[in-house]
Amino acid sequence: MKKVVLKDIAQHVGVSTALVSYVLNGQAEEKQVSKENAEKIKLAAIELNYQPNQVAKSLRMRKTHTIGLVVADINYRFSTGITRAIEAEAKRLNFTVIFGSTNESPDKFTELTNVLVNRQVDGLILVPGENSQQQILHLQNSGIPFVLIDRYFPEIDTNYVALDNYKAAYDAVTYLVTSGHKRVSFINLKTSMFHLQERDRGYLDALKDHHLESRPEWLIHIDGDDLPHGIASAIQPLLNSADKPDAIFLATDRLTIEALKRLNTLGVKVPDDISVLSFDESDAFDLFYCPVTHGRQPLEEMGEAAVKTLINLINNQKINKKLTFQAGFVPGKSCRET
Amino acid sequence: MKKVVLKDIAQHVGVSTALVSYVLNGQAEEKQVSKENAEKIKLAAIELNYQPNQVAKSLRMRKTHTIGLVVADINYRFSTGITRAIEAEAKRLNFTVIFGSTNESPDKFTELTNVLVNRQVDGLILVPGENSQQQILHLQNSGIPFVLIDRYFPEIDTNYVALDNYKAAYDAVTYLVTSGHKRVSFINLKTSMFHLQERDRGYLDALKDHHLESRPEWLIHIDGDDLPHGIASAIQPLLNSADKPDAIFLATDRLTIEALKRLNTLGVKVPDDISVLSFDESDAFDLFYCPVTHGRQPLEEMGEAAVKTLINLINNQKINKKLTFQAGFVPGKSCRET
DNA sequence: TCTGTTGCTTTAATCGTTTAAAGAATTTAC
DNA sequence: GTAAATTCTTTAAACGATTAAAGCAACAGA
Repeated sequence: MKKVVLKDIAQHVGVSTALVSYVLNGQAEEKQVSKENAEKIKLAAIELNYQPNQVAKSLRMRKTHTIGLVVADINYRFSTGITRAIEAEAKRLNFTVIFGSTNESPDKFTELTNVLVNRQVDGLILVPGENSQQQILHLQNSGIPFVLIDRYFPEIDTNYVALDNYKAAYDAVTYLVTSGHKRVSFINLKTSMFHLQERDRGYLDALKDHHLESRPEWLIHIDGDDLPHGIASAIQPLLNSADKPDAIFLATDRLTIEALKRLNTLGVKVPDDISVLSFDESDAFDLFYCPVTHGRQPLEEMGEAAVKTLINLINNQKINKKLTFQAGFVPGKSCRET
Repeated sequence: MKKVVLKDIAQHVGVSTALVSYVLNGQAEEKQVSKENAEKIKLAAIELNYQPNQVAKSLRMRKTHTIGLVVADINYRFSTGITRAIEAEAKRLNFTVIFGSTNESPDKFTELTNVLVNRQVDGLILVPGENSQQQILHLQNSGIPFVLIDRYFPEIDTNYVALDNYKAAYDAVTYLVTSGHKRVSFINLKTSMFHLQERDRGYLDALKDHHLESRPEWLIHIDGDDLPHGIASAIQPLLNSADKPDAIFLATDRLTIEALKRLNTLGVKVPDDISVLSFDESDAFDLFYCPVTHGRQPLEEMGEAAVKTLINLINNQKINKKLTFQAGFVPGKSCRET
């Protein structure tokens, strides 16, 4: 069952490979191939079920029509959503996606991006983790087109597609405030990543602008490596304190899930005992006894924008795009109205 | 910032490309390259930061060291889990994964597998959907190595890695029976897929072997395209009937989630009013008020096995492997003990 | 001196495409 | 009738690697 190659068609029809190539690439007119030969070639291609070898094509064209996608962790809801969106848009534009997951390790990030570059991907869409600035700079230096998504480094001038984390957090807190909450706690991950720090800033600014008290012990940063323990030891003191918060705002979906589980086991009722607001959404919310109020990232739009930007970059050389999307908001019943 | 190619190193050192290739591929000894040249070449490769062009290599070697993965829907828990496992194992064996999602459409399945084959992947790992037998046969005919995972067609002789769905369902029902349940309903998807039909068979055989009543109206098949509606109109009659079932066994994670949501809105208490057992697990169970008893697929092992089988297939030509894994069981509190 | 061996290196074909450039056949122009 | 233009086709060089096979020195043995 030998593979049929261009030459086979040429021989079958009795012409040169050049003609075959012209015809099958739709340049029959342009290259003035005779109608007769064009017809014969097209028929032969179908008859022999010719499938062009993309590897050879890529080598010759120096374009693989492939984009590399590196996500921080395939298990995140964000990752599957954005992967799906990117894949769909890429397919629409006739690109293939190769992807990998770094599990938040900078070493794996470096390794993966290098592998993808060696595979001659035409460009990269990256969700960088902590301490990957070096590699970003290195990629920038190497000239390969890339777009950061979800996360970026304000000190490095790159193309990116991101959420307006500041405003999303600010608006979320404002929502809590206007629905009557006075003591709002924010639980975030302990991280140096800009996008999460922006959520802190949005929280703090909202409190300030609405003249609400802001206590250091209400802004909590927990270690992402052991969420159950982190959440447990964060929530206990909050609930025990004399004037405990009337709302908890959580910076990620996994934080919220962990917190809701914890509240469940402690027998704390949402929203009667305390309001809960989640920055991100999660499928798991479906089974919570009350609909969880949460923000929503426009994954489809972001994925689409990332692919479009990247492909422009691949084609046009120089563009500089820093796209910021606004989060949506899905009201539930997990925040008390007072 | 031109890319450094083999020739550049050759020129830099002042030797032919052959020598450079030998040295950089660890054949220095074998090909008796002089120590002196070998050293110079290695140094130059580092100095110039040479990165081999994998596309050229692939064309020449007729091996891309890439495997194509086609899943039914990237949003399934099964898909992300198996993807992660496959990716990890592939990386371990120095393979790259290109993947795509068919969203259960046979046309997309055909298209995707063809694209991957044209990209010269060395082999495929596939989760085929309904009505993809044709394409499976076609792939078989074309001689490309592939392994089915999760689902397969008993009438087609292929390599596969799958779960023992019959036994998993049988054992689950047996668990319900031995914990005192007498009227067990099974909700499955309406499908022609073998792996789901096996779950029916396991359910029915278990009932028979344990001398329990088996009513046609307790074995329910609902349309996967509109789960909420399907579940709603399936559960209502069950609960309303004179001697309603004391347990519901659900064939997939999404069915279980939908059912639990429905039971929530109906105010039916699990397990007091009715026991619930899920064939699959789901992250969403975390937030349900009681731990959901469920089966567990050994995704890591299955992914690993699929990759290993495929790579053997790629290297050794002919092997015939039909691997069946046993499901695990995670006891929760969603089934009454009586 | 010739032949053979050893040790090392280069040549050049190959993988399957694309595409300038050259070539051939036919028609048109004068 | 010949040159020029037109129409169609082929040739052959890329793309960047791998790798048989051939080549070249130097030296040994007869």
